[in-house]
Amino acid sequence: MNRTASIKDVATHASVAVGTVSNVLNYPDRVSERTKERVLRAIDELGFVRNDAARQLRIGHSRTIGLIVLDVGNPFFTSVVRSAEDAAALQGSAVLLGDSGHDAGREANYIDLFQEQRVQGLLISPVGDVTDRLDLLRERGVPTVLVDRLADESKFSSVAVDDDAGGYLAAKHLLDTGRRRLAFVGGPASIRQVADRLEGARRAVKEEPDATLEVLDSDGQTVLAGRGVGDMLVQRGRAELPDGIFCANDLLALGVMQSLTMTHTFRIPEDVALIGYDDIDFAASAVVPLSSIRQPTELLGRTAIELLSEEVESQNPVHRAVVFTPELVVRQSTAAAG
Amino acid sequence: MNRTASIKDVATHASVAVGTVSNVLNYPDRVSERTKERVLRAIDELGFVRNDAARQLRIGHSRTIGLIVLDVGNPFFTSVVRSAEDAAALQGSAVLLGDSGHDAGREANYIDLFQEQRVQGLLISPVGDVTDRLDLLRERGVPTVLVDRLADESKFSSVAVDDDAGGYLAAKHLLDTGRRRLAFVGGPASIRQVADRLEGARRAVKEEPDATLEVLDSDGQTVLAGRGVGDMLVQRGRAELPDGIFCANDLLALGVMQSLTMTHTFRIPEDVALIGYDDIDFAASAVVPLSSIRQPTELLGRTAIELLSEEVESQNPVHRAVVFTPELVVRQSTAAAG
DNA sequence: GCGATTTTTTGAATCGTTTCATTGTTACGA
DNA sequence: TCGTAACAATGAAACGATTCAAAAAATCGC
Repeated sequence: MNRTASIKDVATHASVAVGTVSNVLNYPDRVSERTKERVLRAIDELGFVRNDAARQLRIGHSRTIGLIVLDVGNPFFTSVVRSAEDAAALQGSAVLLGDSGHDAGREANYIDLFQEQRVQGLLISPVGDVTDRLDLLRERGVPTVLVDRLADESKFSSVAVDDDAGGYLAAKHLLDTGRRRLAFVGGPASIRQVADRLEGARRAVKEEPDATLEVLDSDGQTVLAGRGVGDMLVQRGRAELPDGIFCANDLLALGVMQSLTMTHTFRIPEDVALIGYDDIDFAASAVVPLSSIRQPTELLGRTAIELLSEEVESQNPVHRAVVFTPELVVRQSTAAAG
Repeated sequence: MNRTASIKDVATHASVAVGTVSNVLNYPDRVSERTKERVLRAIDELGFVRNDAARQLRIGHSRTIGLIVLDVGNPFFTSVVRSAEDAAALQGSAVLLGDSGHDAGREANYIDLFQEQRVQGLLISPVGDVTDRLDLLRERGVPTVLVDRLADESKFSSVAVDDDAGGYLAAKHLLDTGRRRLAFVGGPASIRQVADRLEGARRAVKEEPDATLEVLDSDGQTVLAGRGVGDMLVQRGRAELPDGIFCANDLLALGVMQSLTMTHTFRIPEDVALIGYDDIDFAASAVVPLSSIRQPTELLGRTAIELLSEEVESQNPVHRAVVFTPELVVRQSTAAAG
């Protein structure tokens, strides 16, 4: 009975042709003031809302961009998502968000869905090796930008953060404040991010002849894993203790901090300096505010959208791999030793 | 040049009629094994992907559900979103996610967008008073379910968690473990959630003649605000100190915990018990694992989708307001006093 | 007031599906 | 072999927007 009004209904109601209504919607200055007013009133009276499916069908493509992330709960991605949405909104597109949860199956589902929706393009932080799948997409005319993952530059554009540089930054900061016996705490070395951060730290330590770097393997990347490492350190004699600890992420660092401060055997930063990675909200409000490495997540999201737009617009696009440099955030946990 | 293949192309390539291809896609057993095979091969060879816009146009509605939350970064909503997505996927729908960020303008934009997309229905955690706006939607045939907000049951279905019950649960637990001088720490009383939790706590305290409840106003709901309250408490003499503290959320509680444990003047739970609300990930891995009240977020998301489906399916639906009861999670921070 | 020019308006064609009445085919019992 | 029922395949119409060539109306200069 109360089917939603179509453009035709509006046309009838305003005694005008359908083309005119369409013009009012899309090229307002092609139509005279008088009729525009009449049409707008009709739209209002009928509560007309444009049917995007019909528009899409005619236009040939949608005004949406697909975005698939590994975990929306992860603050890193949450921030990327938000900035991507904002950047997309600015250029009149909307973002369809998919959370793969590190699951290749869900990822594939979203890719299918987005393809059926004829998204303008795809932003993806892939689970595993999906280059084959993405190659297909590319051939079918769906441009894709990889997020937080480097890509074959002859095929895709990508945005990422330089983890090696971040690792260097963290270790260098510890060295600059006078620490010499450093330790790196990090989860399985198989994770690229972890490996790169360690590599960067190694590079910084090599620059100081008298500095050493010890690697402490953690069982995962959680607060609990950090506490495990911390407890182990507390067992050691004071002489054996590193005087600067760099953790592969903030959760680990917070765990280490808990262990060290709880027992009150060691003080941060006097006895040992501590720095994390990611600069999550909790870092600033830790018992001892935690120094950290901040990744430019807003920039990541925005740039990803921009790269995608480039690809959408040009016929044979030049792919670009944009790598951002993270930023050092100094707080109390690495204040100068005295 | 390499426009994506349409159903017509597939039909030609497989030497069948377009209707047959459609049948293969939608009613596979209406078509013989032989032709089905031919059509499927053609689909594969041409890399055909169904155009959802055209399908939608014909069908009259989409297979998507709009979901607008106040803040995707908030673990509460993150969890609701995820479970809603899962529940929707199970019934063959996809979720379009919008983050209003507590901004009425962005909220309105998303409502417009979703309406143009002809979503099957809308799940929304509204910013302010949008009942007028939602009324309009309802009249236009877009069923809506309110999330985390009670609604006029004659108009909308809704899912929410009983904050009063949660407050009662927390206070009762403190009382049950022998505490008598309770304190409630909470942000502006204008926030309904905060007010309700306090009300519930009051109810529990009234049941114990010799118990008292002090209300400590916090400046917001952050770790820092909690630390402010904690510092203030530390200043007091031991006799003046409450022996059980209930914080309106976990962040506040963690802040309070930092203050109390850092100075080492008071011990948790021996001198004072502490309980939070929300059971965020950090609660379990705090210095002293934090007792908390867990909200059944997965259930919320799932139920919201179910209520929406009911409305979509029936012509003149009965609206239901589903209220869930939160759950007590006991950890070390409220262990019996001794 | 007239022709030329510019501005507005018109409406049929189109996009790619699904639907469904119709036609074509096959199988089977008599 | 024929009639009938069951099953398969067909293809035109419809969904609601945009486009664009063509028609209509308004404006202008003289």
